[in-house]
Amino acid sequence: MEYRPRLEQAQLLDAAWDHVQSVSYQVSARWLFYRLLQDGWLSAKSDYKRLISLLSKARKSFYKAWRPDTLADDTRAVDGAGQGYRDLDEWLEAVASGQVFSYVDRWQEQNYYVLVCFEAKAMAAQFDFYLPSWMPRVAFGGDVSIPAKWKIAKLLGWASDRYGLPTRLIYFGDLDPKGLLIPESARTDIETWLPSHVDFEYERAGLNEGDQDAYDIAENPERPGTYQWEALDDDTAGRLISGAVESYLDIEAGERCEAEDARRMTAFREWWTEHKPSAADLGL
DNA sequence: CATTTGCTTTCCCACGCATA
DNA sequence: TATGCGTGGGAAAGCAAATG
Repeated sequence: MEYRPRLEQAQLLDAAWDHVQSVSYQVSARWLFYRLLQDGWLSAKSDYKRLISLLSKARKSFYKAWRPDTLADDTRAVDGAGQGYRDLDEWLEAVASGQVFSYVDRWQEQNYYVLVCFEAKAMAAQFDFYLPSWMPRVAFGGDVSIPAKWKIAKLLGWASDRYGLPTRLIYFGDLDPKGLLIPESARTDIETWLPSHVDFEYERAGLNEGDQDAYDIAENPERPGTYQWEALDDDTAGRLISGAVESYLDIEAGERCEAEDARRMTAFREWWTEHKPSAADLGL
């Protein structure tokens, strides 16, 4: 099932690759389009969609040196939350490289590593409110980009190795054909790119068939028979989010970690104040 | 001046046609 | 004939132009 483009597409991809290599930062598909337009590889406006499909194909099939993270996606953030340090040594190493944000690793007392994903960016504030701050989350923004899916697979693989925990992806989105399709296509790629030893399961926590009656959700007037996540009242949304998350996470353990983190940081600060070396001690 | 509408970007899938 | 290619349709979001 190896991707073998025909001559013309292969040449186009090679030309695109040269442009990718020509700069020392990650470029977007759009940028590539204009470069190739300039070169005369493309002309019509409809060529844009053609190029996008081709670039998707190349990145997802690992054609030559193309990889899912070859092109940039600056609009979606994928990063771990709740990460900390195993011990003072590891922490001091991070201090040295200027990446410290906390000390105690929130995941050390959990039974699962959980990532929450949701369909629309418009939902972000609500999830920020109902999820513990130490939980990683990704707003898909419709169909999620290839680089974002790649980062998610990397994050889950990394977490699985570091914590030795089974990983779970909990998804929330609209109850309509597209809302069902978005996470399924994302899940397929993420599962494909996950190392085989990673214990991974996906759960769609809402909106699911039947929720519209269970929670008395108003129909989307623009498309009968479909239901928007935003139509949920705040209380119900909060219960759905918290309920799904609490079936995997020990929230109190997470809170204990947060408290412990604060305690250790305070203790360290006190110690540091007392033992702080002078600039002369450090030979500065 | 605020809201609505339209356009653009990026992704996916389905389908029919072309080709090595 | 299996695989590659191109098109059309659809969703979310951000921005700009049009509208009330």
